[in-house]
Amino acid sequence: MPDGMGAPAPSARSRRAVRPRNRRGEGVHLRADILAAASDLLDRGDERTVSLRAVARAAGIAAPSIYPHFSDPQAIMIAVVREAFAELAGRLEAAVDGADDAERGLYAACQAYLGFAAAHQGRYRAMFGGLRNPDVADDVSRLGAECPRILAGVIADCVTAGCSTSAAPYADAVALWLGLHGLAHQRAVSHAFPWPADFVRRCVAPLSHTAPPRG
Amino acid sequence: MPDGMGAPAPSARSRRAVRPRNRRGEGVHLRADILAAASDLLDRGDERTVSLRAVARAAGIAAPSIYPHFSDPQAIMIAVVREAFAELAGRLEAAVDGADDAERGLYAACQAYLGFAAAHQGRYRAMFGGLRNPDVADDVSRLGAECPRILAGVIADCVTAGCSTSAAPYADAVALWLGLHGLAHQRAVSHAFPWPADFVRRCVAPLSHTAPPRG
DNA sequence: TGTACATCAGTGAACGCGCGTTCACTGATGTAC
DNA sequence: TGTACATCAGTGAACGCGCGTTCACTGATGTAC
Repeated sequence: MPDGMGAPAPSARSRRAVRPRNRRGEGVHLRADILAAASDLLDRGDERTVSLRAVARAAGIAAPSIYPHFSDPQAIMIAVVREAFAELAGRLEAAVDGADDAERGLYAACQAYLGFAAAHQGRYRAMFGGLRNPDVADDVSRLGAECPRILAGVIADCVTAGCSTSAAPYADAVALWLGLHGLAHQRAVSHAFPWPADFVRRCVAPLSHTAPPRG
Repeated sequence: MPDGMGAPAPSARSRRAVRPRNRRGEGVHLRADILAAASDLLDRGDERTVSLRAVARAAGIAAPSIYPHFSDPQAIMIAVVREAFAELAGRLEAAVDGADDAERGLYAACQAYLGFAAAHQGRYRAMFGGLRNPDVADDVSRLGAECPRILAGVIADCVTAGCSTSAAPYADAVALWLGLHGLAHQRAVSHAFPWPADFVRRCVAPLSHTAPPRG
């Protein structure tokens, strides 16, 4: 078998995936790759599986290469969570903006919320109630407060449109969000739970003071 | 300084707390001590801090002494969680049984639920949505289904007493429990969240179809 | 255009640590004779 | 009552592992002259 033949055999000779080195001046791109690898690991497993070394392996780099971008493993998790909060808020706003009327917007936002949580269970768990030190917990939970704000806006729209009787849209939005959160979180954790039919409308309608589900 | 003087100096010479050895035939008592130490560790920190060695240190024993009682660290966590579920169900039932009427029983049960979660935040997080392998997740979530069952009973009592208009007590109980869970979980995680006033009644009343809060 | 050099992007080896787990053991104590 | 022995409750030392972190380094590439 001749040697020095160009590309190495496709069989994985090293444990790490091969990753082309960034061009000079473009080293910052690695930061996004690290975040993507960490997010993916988180959704496939759980917070325990997201170690600095595991992220490096998933990103196809050596462990020390993380350090120019993140000071420690917790900094990676915080960045992942911030990014996820931004994406979730964007989806809620898009759902509201894309709906024909206020009530449809409310339901679309709730479905978008539950859809995000179902699609990114590990990230969802890390965003709300992940293992986290108290220094950053409050900071992160302020990001979480964006969700009830968006819901409060669409409940207020429902009131204006005459399809909700809410007297306190923000307070009702918090209650609604707590219900959504309870459901999303429980779904992300348990697949065996005996969900009754129509539980989404059953939560959303009374908490948003819109028309009750039929039957 | 004379040697062989009886009791050793009170200063901690070893890293471990001293624990008297059980008498012959009473070795099973250690199991309860291990569970208590693990529960305490869990409430003081989080699931990551509950390692086999940490539990052994907290219980004042050597690490290998765990093995006659639990096959691995996960078995300890499962036992802690089962015990916590039993305690929570007992508190809910006691709250319902101790109330003067059905509606007071409903609110007492909700408050007992939130009180348990607030008093045992680490255990609460581990019960619902802890990091856990899929083999046992379904088994544990079946234990969690006891909560909506108890709530369904007391909502049905409210219907009988004429103070709830619920047409489907179990389904409404699940929705109510999701709201309680969302609130309990979020409270166990974040101390900075901007809770509106009266949010408990604001969740409980609409979801249980009882009289709305005043104002 | 050629070349020396600084800088950039990332590596490989090594460290000390706490972990889960194993093994042979120790010393107290109940029991059979 | 005395004594040998089996058993029980628990220990201490050791192992290999993956972890986070550090260090000196390598090789490619853009830039100044």
